[in-house]
Amino acid sequence: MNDASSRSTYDASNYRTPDGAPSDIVIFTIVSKSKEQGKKALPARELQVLLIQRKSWPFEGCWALPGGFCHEDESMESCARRELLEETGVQDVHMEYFNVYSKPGRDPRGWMISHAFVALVEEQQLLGRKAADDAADVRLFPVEAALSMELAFDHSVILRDALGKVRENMLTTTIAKQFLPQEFAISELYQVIQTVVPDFQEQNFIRKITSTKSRKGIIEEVYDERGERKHSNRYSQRAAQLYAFTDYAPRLSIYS
Amino acid sequence: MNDASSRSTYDASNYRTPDGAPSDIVIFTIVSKSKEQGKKALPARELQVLLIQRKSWPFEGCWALPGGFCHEDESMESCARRELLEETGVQDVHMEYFNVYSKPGRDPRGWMISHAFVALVEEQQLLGRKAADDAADVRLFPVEAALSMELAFDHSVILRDALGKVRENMLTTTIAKQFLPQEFAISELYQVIQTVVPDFQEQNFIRKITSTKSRKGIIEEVYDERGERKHSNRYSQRAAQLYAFTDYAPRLSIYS
DNA sequence: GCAATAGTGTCTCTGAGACACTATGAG
DNA sequence: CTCATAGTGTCTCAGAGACACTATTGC
Repeated sequence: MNDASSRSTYDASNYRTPDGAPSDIVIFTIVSKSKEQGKKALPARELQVLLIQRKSWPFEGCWALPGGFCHEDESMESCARRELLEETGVQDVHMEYFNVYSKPGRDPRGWMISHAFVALVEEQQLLGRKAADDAADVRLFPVEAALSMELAFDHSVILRDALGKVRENMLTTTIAKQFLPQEFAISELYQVIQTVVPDFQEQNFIRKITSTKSRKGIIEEVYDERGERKHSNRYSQRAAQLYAFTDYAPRLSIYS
Repeated sequence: MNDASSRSTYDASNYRTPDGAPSDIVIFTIVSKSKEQGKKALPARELQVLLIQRKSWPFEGCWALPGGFCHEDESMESCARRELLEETGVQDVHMEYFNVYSKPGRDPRGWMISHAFVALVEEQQLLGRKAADDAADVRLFPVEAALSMELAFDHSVILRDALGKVRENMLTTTIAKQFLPQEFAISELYQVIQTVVPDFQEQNFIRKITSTKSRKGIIEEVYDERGERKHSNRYSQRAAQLYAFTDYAPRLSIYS
């Protein structure tokens, strides 16, 4: 039966339909692990992912990605945002759709076609929620740990794909801003990139990102009310110039 | 109701489920429009998209993207490949998933969550099929023309998104190879890129892509059996060096 | 002064960009 | 010879990469 004939005789009741269209959300955050309070130093940072522990069949007791079923009156994106809000209390965050997971048999409950999103959330936003909700079944895990766990459904695969996507986007887009305050020091930016993409290394990072003509425009120096360049010594003795992302998004090309 | 409680009481029959999970496939091809047969010149090329004309409700008579409903025993990707084969006779082509379309009301038949793929097909592969199938309801349209048509459902949006995706990928990945023979001249590659991304312009294209160290490895010269560099004068008086894509895929970064 | 991070000087080599030039070969 | 396309010479300037050096400031 080809498409034309199937459509010409279309009647929904003729067909087996999916049993649900869930969204699964991979929520990444970067947590700062400041070693000693007295010391003024860049805190060590770690990429973590939020997982929930399932309370019921299937995969009872297993850790899984948060998510939930799409309603008839919402789009997948709305669904994901709703679930994100319900499960973490977080809204207005960077979220993007990245893949569909539809392998037959991936969900014992039936024919479920799952839609995976990546959300990038500041640590702060999650901490508030986690304090309020003392259920032990939602927790942040270091990504490496989560990757080696056996998650429910095909969530290990989804997590791996999501991590790949975020690593790619970290280098090709300006999503680093999702993990940074509005105004930040170059060293913070560098550290965020390295936290997500461990093998990222640029020896002359400052120069490239500031004094380069081609790159110029991704970030810009921040000035205070008096027109002076704004500095901060949050993380260092010598105060560092603060920068902010601009709206400029360079267009990359392998053909340059 | 939050996710945990909904799962703890899970029963498929409690929920309204989607009425279908179709795939829609945006099939791009580049057609060569050789002006005069006598002349040895690069043929003009044009990016075209394959559309079908619907025979039945809804959107009867409207042009639409090919596609069809997913079966319970296949993944979305399999579904798209099956539909592509059924509707165009084409298989083993480059195809990638790029987005989900789930806005409520997008399909008058019900709650349909559609999954959009882009396929890149060589002109040849489509021509054979189109000759065999003389139904007047499948045709190639120049992209610009298709963009200004009123397509069925939200297919105009899908087409626009697909074009954006292909343009991005044309510059950031080596998908150009999907439109080229195994061995090709630099001018062909350049022309393919320009066909898909009209404002792409590199004055010293040859040098950049060949003699550059950083770029070195995307393509390589082709040698014949005797170890001589292979040339072709298909498109020019002076024979041009032939190249082939390698497996190398450079990693792009805005932080370089 | 020391420690710790911010930021610069300087040198070399490669590549981008521009543009004129030479090379090849069919008609 | 002419023409169209392939490909090179050459010059300038910007940027990468490396590494040592100076700057700032809390303690």
